[in-house]
Amino acid sequence: MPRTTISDVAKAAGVSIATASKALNNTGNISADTVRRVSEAAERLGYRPNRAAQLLAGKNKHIGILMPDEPASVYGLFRQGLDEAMAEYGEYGFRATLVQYARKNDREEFMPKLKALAASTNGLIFVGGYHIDEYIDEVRRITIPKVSMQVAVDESVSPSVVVDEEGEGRLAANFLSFCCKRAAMIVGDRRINLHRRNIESFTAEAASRGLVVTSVDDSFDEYDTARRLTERLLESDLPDGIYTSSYVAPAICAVLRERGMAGKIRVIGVDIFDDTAECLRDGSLSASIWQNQPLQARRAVELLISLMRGEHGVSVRIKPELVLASALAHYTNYQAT
Amino acid sequence: MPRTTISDVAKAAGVSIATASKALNNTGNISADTVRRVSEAAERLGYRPNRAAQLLAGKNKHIGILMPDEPASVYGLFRQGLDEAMAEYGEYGFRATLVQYARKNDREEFMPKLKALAASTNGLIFVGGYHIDEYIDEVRRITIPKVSMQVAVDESVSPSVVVDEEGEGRLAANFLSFCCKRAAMIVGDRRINLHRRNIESFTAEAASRGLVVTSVDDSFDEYDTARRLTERLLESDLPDGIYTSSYVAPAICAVLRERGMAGKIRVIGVDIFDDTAECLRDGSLSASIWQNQPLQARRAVELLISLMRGEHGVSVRIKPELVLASALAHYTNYQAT
DNA sequence: CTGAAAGCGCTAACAT
DNA sequence: ATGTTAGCGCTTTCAG
Repeated sequence: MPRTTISDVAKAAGVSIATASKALNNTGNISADTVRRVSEAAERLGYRPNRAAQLLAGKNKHIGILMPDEPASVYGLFRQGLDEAMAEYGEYGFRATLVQYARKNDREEFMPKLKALAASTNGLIFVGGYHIDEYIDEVRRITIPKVSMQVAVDESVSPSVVVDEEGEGRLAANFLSFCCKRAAMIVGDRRINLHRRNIESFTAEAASRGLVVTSVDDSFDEYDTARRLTERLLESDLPDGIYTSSYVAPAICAVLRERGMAGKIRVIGVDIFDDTAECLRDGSLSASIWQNQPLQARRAVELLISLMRGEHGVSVRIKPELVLASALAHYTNYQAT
Repeated sequence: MPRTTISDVAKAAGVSIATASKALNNTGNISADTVRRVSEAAERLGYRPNRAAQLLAGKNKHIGILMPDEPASVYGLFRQGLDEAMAEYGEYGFRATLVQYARKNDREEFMPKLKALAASTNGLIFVGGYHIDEYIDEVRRITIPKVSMQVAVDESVSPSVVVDEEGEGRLAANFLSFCCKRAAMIVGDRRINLHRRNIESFTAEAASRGLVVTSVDDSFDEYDTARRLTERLLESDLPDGIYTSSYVAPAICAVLRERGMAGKIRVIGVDIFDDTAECLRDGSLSASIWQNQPLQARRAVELLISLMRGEHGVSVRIKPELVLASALAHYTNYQAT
């Protein structure tokens, strides 16, 4: 028996197919009573729309994507996931336009570019800059479906796709607890909310596992600062483990190598870029926590498309993964999903 | 500009749409020359079929799935991935029929059930039993598209979806090398190819990291045997780490707990079932390697559907993931993809 | 071996 | 507020 189609529903509700379609999708003007009758019929018959047919008949399939130009390493991985996802959805007739803005100049570039995109597309994916809070209300006024990435904006503006940064902190402490007694943490910038949550979860998990956190410092994502901090750690209150939630693991590892401490002090970092992979290979970095940027991007596309289909769409939190050197091959040339 | 459709291709090649379709899909009888002309036109115009239209127009969308009844834990996770994938593809009109056979009775049940399924469906996913080699030629004779799971059959019979068991061994050695000097390994049954590869990769990676492998024993996937082996390890050549590639980690952990050695000897196992999760939580198991059964199942569905669409389809190797207690929530109630 | 025609299930003008 | 009519791009009979 073939599955029930919209035509069955329409018949059961005593209306035309077009009316049934509108009632089901809240499109056009349909009386409340009709909507109810159609919904009931659909429910009763167990109607599930055929997505292939919807996609074939639908018209609005243009996606706009706005991202910053840097950091290039992160951007490249996002890009990879987007390309994969768009290749897939491209087979169903979706098209995408990708636009970049200068992250350091987000105040000037973000909104104009976002508005331009909104005018020419049917759905938006965007990565906000440092000052997103300042123009968040303007973003809210754009009414086409949208999804934010990497930074969580207010759910009332749009659902977002972000990494589970608390999970990251816990994972790092859990890992270090197996081979260390005293660990130092080097974060990006603790004025940022997300980084604070990372500190909290790391400290909490460390405490519960008997791992002493000897210090927490800000690197401001600067290599030089990270180097200085590491040198200071080596001179004073020597820990036997370091967790860095910033991109600066390679700087830390470099210092340890120079001082002959590589592998003696366990370092765990985040993300798998070329330089981090190198440190994993030479052993100066013991583990890294993969934020799975390609998957973040893919999820953003999936989320947006479900929004464009009129579905509800709820924010996604990406699972961080613990990566050791021996598994690197699986994460370099990664395929999302 | 809308993308090029099959009608554009047909026009360019000077044939009808129907002929173009057949030429492109090797359906029906089309002269070699016409096929060439159509292919060239398609190539030149950068034609990409619209999948929504293909799915809407296509007729053969019934998938048959055959799996053993046990181990129930594994089966449940496979089932979860299958259900998710089928829910998704169900929206495009695909239907599935799932049939089980008694694993211990695979010689009698497997082929008849597989043949029955083949007769009533357009594509097959199957998990072979212990004696798959004995009837592999019969399986080969079934000509509809098929995909094997969990056990790799000859590529000429069908592509398969399996976990990267070498990666597992390496990951385990890599992990233990951070906190141990001497590790023992407990496998399922080394007469099985796959288990031997696991041993090899574990030993190789251990050697390269200065981790001494003190012993390798077979548990035959029996809890009692695993207990006995563990007790023996504790009495003689005491290692400070144990890797088990069998399901028996909980048995090993139980012994360690009873002897007050939990957490002093690091244990790393495979898979996340209820009992393994419990051991991770209480600390008797330090880590577990997730074989991602739901994803295996989903990949099998994806692979089969691409086969059913006439594409080539190549075997998939699933990436094993290292899981620590603190990340358990992400793996319990897991969502594939 | 090729082509004309029907139709997959749905949405979107355009009437009414 | 509802119905009528065209397709969306493709596969598949069925006639030649």
